[in-house]
Amino acid sequence: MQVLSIHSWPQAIAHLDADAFFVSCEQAVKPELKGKCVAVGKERGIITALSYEAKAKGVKRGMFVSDAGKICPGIIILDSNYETYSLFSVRMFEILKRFSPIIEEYSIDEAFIDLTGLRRLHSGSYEDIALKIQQTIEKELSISVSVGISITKVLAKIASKYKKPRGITAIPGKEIHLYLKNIPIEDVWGIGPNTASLLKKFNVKTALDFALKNESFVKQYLSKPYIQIYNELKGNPSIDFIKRISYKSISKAKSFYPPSNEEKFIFSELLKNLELACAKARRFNLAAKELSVFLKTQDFQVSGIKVKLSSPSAMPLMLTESLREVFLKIYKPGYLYRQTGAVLSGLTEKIQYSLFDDVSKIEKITDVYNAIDNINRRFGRNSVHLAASSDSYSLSEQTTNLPLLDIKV
DNA sequence: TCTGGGGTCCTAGGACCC
DNA sequence: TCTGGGGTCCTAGGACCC
Repeated sequence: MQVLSIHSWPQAIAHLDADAFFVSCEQAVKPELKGKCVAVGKERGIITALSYEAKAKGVKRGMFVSDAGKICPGIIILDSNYETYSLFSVRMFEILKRFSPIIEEYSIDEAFIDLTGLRRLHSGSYEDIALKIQQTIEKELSISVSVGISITKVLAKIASKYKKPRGITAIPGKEIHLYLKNIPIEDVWGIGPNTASLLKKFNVKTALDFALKNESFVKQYLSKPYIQIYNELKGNPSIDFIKRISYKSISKAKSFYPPSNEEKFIFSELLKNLELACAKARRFNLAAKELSVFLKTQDFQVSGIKVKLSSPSAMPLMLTESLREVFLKIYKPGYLYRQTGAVLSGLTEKIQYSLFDDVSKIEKITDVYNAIDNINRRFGRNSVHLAASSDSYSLSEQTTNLPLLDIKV
């Protein structure tokens, strides 16, 4: 058998993947749900995530809630609660930071952790460290996770998926080939259906087949991301850790049913998306320099367009005119549309306005207040207070502390 | 995956310049 | 009508991920 790496641990990268994360969070909050068939996604009518018990009964992601009930009588289906999941996510990453300063928050429920050289600090093997991480999370958050450890990110991904839930799998350099031979090529992180079907034409069916190809073959047929994956499968680190500072874009899209060809309705859907995207941008104190818009027809054809904004903004009122213009460029009367979307990009940190600054800034503050009025008009008197968490909202107490606006007077 | 929503990165090719 | 090379910047669209 070919040995792909001559060292066992030239470096140690862990990949952590929470088990059925959304459902685990629900069960952590409501312990009486533990061990039961539970799913979330009720608000959409589609199963978004499900417990292992429900999986065992044949329920699948993407299934209609009604069908899930037939396959698995008694299944408990809850509304998704992203605020809660985000809180669990933040706390989980905080735990990881106790174990290594170098972590990559890959998604809400996944992270990479660089453990290289930390064995003595944690007085144990890399597997021992993984076990400690797993136990700490389980103890403090009451959710279970699986951890994979290997010498590259791609291999660590394979390792974390190898045994789930509550798994710990280590793939040392010398044993890579033993694991890769059972992994179908399309299951490798970063290899999608297009690349998989290309590779299969050259008899590459497993991750091992790919790792054993000549470099010249890979360079001839594939582009940079796949060359990186190839190298990582062979045990050579090629994908750096990414420090995600902030969003590069913020988008909101929503489908509607039945499809519509009414201009007024479609535009109002689009405007709604823009407002939601702006609200999110403001929450993260960001303003957009670019706005793009897309429409999806009934038969899934997408047309979109991007415009530069005269000044960075996250205020729907200031963007409505641009939105209208752009919309009219891509909207074709008579076509049936099923979805609209708005994307804010070219995001920059919003300036903190001060009343003692120059005139142009004061004008911007005026715009801010205009925007508030606009939102209130559209959604009702107190909509702008939605961002404030207190139930009994008192204007005098909160005026200086609107999270939505962050204006310090 | 008969198709939900929110993201990131890469590349080919056009525009423009010397 | 013929006819260079080379560089940079930008964009749309593809592919992939959770």
